[in-house]
Amino acid sequence: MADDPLSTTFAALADPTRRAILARLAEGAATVKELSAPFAMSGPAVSKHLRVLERAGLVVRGRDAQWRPCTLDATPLREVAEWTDGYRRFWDDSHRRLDAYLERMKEQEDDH
Amino acid sequence: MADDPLSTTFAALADPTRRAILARLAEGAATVKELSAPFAMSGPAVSKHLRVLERAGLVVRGRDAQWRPCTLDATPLREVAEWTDGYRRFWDDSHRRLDAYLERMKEQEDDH
DNA sequence: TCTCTACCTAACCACTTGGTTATCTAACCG
DNA sequence: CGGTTAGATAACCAAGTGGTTAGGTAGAGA
Repeated sequence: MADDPLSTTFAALADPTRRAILARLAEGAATVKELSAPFAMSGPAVSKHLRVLERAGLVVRGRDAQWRPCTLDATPLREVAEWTDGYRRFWDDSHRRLDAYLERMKEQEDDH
Repeated sequence: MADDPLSTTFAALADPTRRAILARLAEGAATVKELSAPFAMSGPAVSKHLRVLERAGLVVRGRDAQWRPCTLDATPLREVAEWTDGYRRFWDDSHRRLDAYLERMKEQEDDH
């Protein structure tokens, strides 16, 4: 995996377990134990997933006695949304119609 | 890497070379040779990247004599955009204000 | 037919990933 | 103090990734 921020974010999101963790954290902070609960997977495995999310800046781990409360930080997703938006015209029908319109305008220009 | 569609798409996007290929294809179809040109990397390496993009459904490879013209198919990005949008309220200020407003409304309800 | 070009597959390499179990630290609780 | 709980780390393993070189296939063209 490349180490530029966008690649790191995309790589972190390329796993259903990690996306489920983010979905859970969207409802509020949670401990590692609480996050592991839904998964048929050992503690260390979840811990590794959290580390990937943390390195991507999507999760922040605090500390409260023996608990490590995790919170969501969605700011890296903003870049993802912006990147994806650059391709919106390739699937969004309304944008496609605008493109076609601009294309016709351009052809008219060329006819002059 | 998990094999669900969204994970496959995210994994395909987690590489700057592959995103550069998509950016190039956004300007129109291109042969494998044309796509390799900007990269200091062997042909087979680019071919592998194309296979990853193809498996993710982001690129379609046709054939025209000895050329394999590649075209962009952005439909998998729609799911990416929709998934990401579910977290927009966590970084978008306008949404954050709307959330705060709805929260106040909810508290008023609770006071009744 | 002979050659060149475009592209693919195969085999190999170093490194990463996603999981495991076993072991360690740190904090609470009796 | 001793036991329990939350969690991290280490060591290991199978599989995947991103690159390489070497060699093969298919079509264009002299």
